[in-house]
Amino acid sequence: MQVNRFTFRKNERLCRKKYIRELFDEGSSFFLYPFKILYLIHTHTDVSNRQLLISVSKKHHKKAVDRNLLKRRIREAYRINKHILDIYPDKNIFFAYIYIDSELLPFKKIESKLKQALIRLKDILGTEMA
RNA sequence: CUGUCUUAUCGCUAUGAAGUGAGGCGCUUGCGCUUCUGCUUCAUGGAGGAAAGUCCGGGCAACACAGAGCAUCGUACUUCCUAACGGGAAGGCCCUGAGUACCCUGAAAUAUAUUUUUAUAUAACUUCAGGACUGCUUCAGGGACAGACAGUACCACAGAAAACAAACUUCCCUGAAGUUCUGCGCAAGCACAUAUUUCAGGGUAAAGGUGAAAAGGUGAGGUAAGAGCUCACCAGUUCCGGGGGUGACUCCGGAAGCUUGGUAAACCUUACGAGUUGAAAGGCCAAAUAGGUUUAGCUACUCCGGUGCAAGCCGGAGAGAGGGUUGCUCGCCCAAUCCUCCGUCAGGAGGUAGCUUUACGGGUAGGCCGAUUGAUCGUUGUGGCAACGCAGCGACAAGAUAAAUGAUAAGAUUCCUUCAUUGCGUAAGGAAACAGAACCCGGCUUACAGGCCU
Repeated sequence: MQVNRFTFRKNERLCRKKYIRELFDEGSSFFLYPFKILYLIHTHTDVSNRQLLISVSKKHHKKAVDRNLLKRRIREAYRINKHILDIYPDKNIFFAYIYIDSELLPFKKIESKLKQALIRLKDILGTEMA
């Protein structure tokens, strides 16, 4: 039995420029306030199966301190709730959370919204399987 | 100057140690090396005073570099500090304020003289208020503080005028004309003087009160009226001599012409300085694929027909290294098949082309170095007024890279609000600033809750 460990290491982050470009050029997207979510189901075998990118716009948040805080909250929320996608362990997906609100939302609210978004992604993966 | 703290759970990142999984290589066949910046556990470290703005200066790196001039940009009192600076320290000069000394005006009180008194005059001192100029200060604050007689340009409003000193108003003199007063005369008129008006010529820059700024100031002489026109004192400029100081500069004495508005942060002049680009610099390793160079191998053959004297050309059939088509077989499809020389006509050699293969180089993805031990920090001694230097001892203090240093919960601390209270206290709620390293240092500037010190 696999134990759910709440980690978020380097190989779970989307770092390669090539794949980031691929995600932004070819990926699908939906809005779930306060996020815009981009996702792309891919067949690359040289990276781990799920990779995530988090982005907070400089346009809405001028101060680096604010951007860091939001990114930390989103990362933390994903880390705690990422096991939602574990029912499809062999599907490869890149996805990006782009924070589009200009307010600094508290952790509780970010977490609940991010959970909804993950459930929706899970449904999308399910329909792809079928 | 300082820049909230504690605990628990779950995480991130760097380094070290131990264990372990998978792949590869080597052989001694169960060990070593290496890759996946794999996984697990343990230990230790993990944002700032400004990490910010990116405004100066330097280190470092690549490229460039004979010399001189011009242009451009920057800097601008002196000496010192420093790797360097547009930074800092000490000092010079100037400005402003404060205090103080001297001077003037007014008031009060006091004394003396005159006077019946009121009052008036004089005197020094005291107090209060106001004003101007100059000097002084172990006082406070400020100064982009070279040059405005090299040149050009500009100076709003107000004011007569804003920079060659001239026009205007006023003042003064001379002349002409008129009016008036007086005298003479019957009258017309004439004469003299005063005052005044107009015109012409001349003198003057003293007066004009506006302004941020008005052509040295005060007094006396002088003059028709005036003027540095002359004189005394004061201020200022330039030059000379002497003293002090490393120097900016300053003190003393003398002479000259008697005097020069401001803006250089408008252009400009002078002196000094500056090669360009920034870590996305620069260096190294390097998968797959497609080019380039290269090693070795295989293949480039046979027949028929037409035409031509012939070399050859055209057409057809087979063969064909090898490749494609689902892992294999069959089948199917694609496919270079050319030139020169020697020749005993069997063939051989070379080139070229195709395919396979060996190695090399450039180089993309990606990775590593650069990159955190340094103009470092702490402390003691010592030199210096100080900035800072020197010596000894000790310490190692983030190193990420789509970018770590966090999230949640509970509590403490401080502050604010509300209720209650004489007050202490207690209860509830809220807040805890400015702000996030990105190659590294030295500065500057800006932001900042609360607390502490002067």
